[in-house]
Amino acid sequence: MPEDVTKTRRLVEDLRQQIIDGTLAPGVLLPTRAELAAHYQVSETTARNALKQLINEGLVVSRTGSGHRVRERPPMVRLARDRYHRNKPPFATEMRTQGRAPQVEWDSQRVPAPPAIAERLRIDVGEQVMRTAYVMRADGEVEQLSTSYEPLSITLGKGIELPEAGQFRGLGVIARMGAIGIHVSEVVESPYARPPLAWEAERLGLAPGVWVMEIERTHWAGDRPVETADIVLAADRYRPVYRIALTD
Amino acid sequence: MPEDVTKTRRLVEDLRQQIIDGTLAPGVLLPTRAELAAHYQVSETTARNALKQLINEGLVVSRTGSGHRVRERPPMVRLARDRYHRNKPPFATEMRTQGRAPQVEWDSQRVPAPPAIAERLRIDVGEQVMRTAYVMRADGEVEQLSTSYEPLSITLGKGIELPEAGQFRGLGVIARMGAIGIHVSEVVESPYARPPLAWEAERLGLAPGVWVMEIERTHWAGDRPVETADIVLAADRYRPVYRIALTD
DNA sequence: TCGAATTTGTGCGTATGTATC
DNA sequence: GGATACATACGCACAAATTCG
Repeated sequence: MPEDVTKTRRLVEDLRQQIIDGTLAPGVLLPTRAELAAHYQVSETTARNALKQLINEGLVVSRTGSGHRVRERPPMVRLARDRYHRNKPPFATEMRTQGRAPQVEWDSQRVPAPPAIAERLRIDVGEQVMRTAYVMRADGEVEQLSTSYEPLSITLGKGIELPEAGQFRGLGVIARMGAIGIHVSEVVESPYARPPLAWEAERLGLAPGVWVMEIERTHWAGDRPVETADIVLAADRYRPVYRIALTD
Repeated sequence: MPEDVTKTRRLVEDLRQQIIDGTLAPGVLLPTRAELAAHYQVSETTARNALKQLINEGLVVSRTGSGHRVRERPPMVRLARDRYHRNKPPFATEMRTQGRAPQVEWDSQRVPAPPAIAERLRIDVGEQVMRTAYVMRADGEVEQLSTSYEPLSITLGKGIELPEAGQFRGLGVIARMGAIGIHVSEVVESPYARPPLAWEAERLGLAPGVWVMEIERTHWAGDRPVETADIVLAADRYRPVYRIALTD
């Protein structure tokens, strides 16, 4: 299977190249479907399909009646994920260092642990956990979605069952666990990328074609996981940064 | 802008749901365009567009004459990126722990530093660097692509200009730099996801709709960057894992 | 083994609705 | 309000690969 240069591919690659190398700058209006069809000697249908593909790749946005434009990408923000402190939750700290006002909504529910979560927390499927769904905003815009799980076998009756209520609210997992004598020794994070679910795209205000990065995070106390969370953010706005110390 | 339930969306979401919840298991043949069109009371064109979208999401693969199947995903491999050792390069070490035979091809060139690389290495644009492109295989299959950059102002005349030649070949950046008295103190990694370039998709054997994860990595000696690299891998096969020690 | 039926890939044309300018 | 431009949907034609009797 060699080249396989279809008309659509040629058009897509030509436009993509111009977008990537800056010939077509962000915000610039692309030729209309009719114009593309004429210039490239293809049908309007083919021009439409090519533009659709560029939209799917997140390179182009379209507005009915207006036209297709090269998508203006927000500047990529580097999210330092390498400094977990004993008394500062990462999101608010990060946003304040960027000079933005953090705001967090949350909703906690007692639920039986689903299989994937049970495995991450090393508990039995169906064991009771506290699930807390967060919507994190900065300057009013939704920036992160997060769902956290804590085994109730750890927190129940200690007065800290609800992560965001009581004396230790807003201080993060490490401080809360510390308050009941559990010493968090390590945080493990694993990021990966996937297409957004419909409700995630809506909440995060994602342009079509933009993926999300999901960071699977687990707090460990020795060899015992005490909390795990899925953090979801726009893959085109944020990239995590990890600093790794050397071992000899 | 409320629901906006188009026929195509309904079809896509219906099939996607069945794929995600396992009703349509990996490898299973989907209904043909004609069958979907009949069942959902839509045109064949609409059925085709819906299937195309699922392909773009990496959920479905198609073969001319054969049909559409739910894509069989390779098991996700967790890539431990938190243990840099002074005398072991990460890729070969990782693959051997998985019981796979690593093989590395490389090609080194002296080139002027492009702007993005110059900024990462804190040198002037156009300053000479050694660029080494790697193709990393495990059991014969291409698993990672990587491009590394080192300032020649650091390595020139010390006998280690070529990363993969001479006495210290195959030992990694840290050992080589150590040999000329440069003590690498820290490695910084920042992963993000993007659609693959055409040649990357071909080399990595990516199914349509699969993205790549690119890890930007920099070796630091104190506050001086001594090497930087872009590591590219299939986002559906690999996810990096970072262990983060706590600071008080 | 071969050929017909099936199924997808690509490309074209058209119609209707809606938003923009 | 009219022209323009995109969004959705439908139907059709032919090529290429596969499947199956």
